[in-house]
Amino acid sequence: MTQKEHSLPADLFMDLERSGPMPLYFQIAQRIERAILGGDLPAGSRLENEVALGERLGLSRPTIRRAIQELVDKGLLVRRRGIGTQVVHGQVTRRVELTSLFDDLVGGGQKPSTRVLTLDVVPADANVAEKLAVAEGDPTLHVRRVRLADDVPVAVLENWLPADFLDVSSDELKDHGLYQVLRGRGVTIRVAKQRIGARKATVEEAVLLEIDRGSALLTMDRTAYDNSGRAVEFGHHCYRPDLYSFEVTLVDK
Amino acid sequence: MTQKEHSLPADLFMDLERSGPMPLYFQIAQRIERAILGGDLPAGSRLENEVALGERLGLSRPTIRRAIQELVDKGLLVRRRGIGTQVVHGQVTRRVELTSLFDDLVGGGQKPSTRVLTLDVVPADANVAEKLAVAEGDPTLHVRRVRLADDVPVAVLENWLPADFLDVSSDELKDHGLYQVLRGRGVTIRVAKQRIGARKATVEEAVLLEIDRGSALLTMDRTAYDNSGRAVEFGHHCYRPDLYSFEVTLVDK
DNA sequence: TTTGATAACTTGTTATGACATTATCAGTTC
DNA sequence: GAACTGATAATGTCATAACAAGTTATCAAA
Repeated sequence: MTQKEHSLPADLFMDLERSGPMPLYFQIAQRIERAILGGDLPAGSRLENEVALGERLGLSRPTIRRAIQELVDKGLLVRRRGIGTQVVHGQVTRRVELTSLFDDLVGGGQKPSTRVLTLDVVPADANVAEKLAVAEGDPTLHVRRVRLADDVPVAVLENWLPADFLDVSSDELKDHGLYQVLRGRGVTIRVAKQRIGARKATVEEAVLLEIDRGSALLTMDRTAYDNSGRAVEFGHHCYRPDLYSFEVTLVDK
Repeated sequence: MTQKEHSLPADLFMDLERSGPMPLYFQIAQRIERAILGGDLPAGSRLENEVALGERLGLSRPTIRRAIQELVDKGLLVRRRGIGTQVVHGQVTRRVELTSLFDDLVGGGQKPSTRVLTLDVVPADANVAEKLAVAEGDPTLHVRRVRLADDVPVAVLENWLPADFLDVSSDELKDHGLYQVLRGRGVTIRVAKQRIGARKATVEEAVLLEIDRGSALLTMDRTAYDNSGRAVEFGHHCYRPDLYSFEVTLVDK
């Protein structure tokens, strides 16, 4: 069986902004993604080859390749040398972007809110010091919150921030996610390393999350780094597993 | 404060195989990664700029860029336009490759083994049919296993395979991981979509994993696709959270 | 009929060149 | 002294070109 080659509708690539700020490869990737999601490119179908696609759009091959690579990284396309590029089967799950829980909830159409439990300046213990790459005993901002979605508690969030952010206030955190606050201070999160696990809820956590004592919790430890590679946040989070889970798309390279 | 620029030792880039099968950009990436892990490139230090690096090594800029990009994707480096490329702080966690639990254990120096509980051909129910992109009622191979590491039970694995693999035998799965078996049949896994959650163990699972009844379990649902985009496996796995957790590195693009 | 070589096709790798965009910093001007 | 200006340096984007390597289909020969 030969896979049918689907040539993309020509009008899909009209109106490319060659002078705008949005890179060409990104515009191409967006349009192909739209074609996949919209069903114009059915699962398993073969994409037009890179060279032909480039000629048809008046673009160079590296630009086309870059666009396709974006979608390969997202898990939407698969490439094979000598064969071509095909659309991956299966319903598309959006890639886990580097977003906070707060942004996740907003994106999911829910109304997030926050209850700040404690907010103190504390000296870094050995673990926090190692994670934030500061000296043991250095002051850090320790904050403990409950995150609610549509007024239902979803997670208990415990975070430590390095000395630059000791002045973050409870008021700021009440109405915004932590990452929003950091962005407002010019911090751009670029890399985050997470460890996802599970354990039983403590009595206090069960009360806070309004679940039975001894229920299973989904946990995540995360260290986030800004665009200069400096650690700007370490957190230990506990989620209600019936209300939250993690999606990950892995691509073999 | 100006970040000190660390020029990589010249001998680090000796012996590049220009004719071997390993791409140049990959060799460069490997060597830079080794320099970071070995401490020759301390956290926060700035990397030599792309153009200079290319000239010094007698390589073109795209090759250098590709090498650096590999490490950016791994979360080891951070690039900023106008600034340069810096080493990310924090101990390096290896990226979650697209590996099976079996391979994970081997890589961690443990001795994995498998106990096959059941192995049957069953018609696909609605959920499995959707995940594997086959028709409801189509025959699938359903296998249920316990995975042990150094003879300690780590996880209960339940998987469904499409019709091409109905002849996979219990013997094969006894001594090899599922992905090993698939590889032996010429299947290359390229994309996997996972959802990670948590729940309480059932009585049966508690017995199989030798844990207390009602303990918390780490769960993962996964659909894996081969290099033509076809779904080749759907699985529901339960892990003992005291013995296993997931590491994920996210990079903002 | 089967096997082997060959051609056509497709992605993978690398080189060279140019210009755009952004951040830093020193100098200048008000 | 503060604010603006320009030079400088770095990564980001895009084009053109060539060759390598893997896959498939075709066709001829055994």
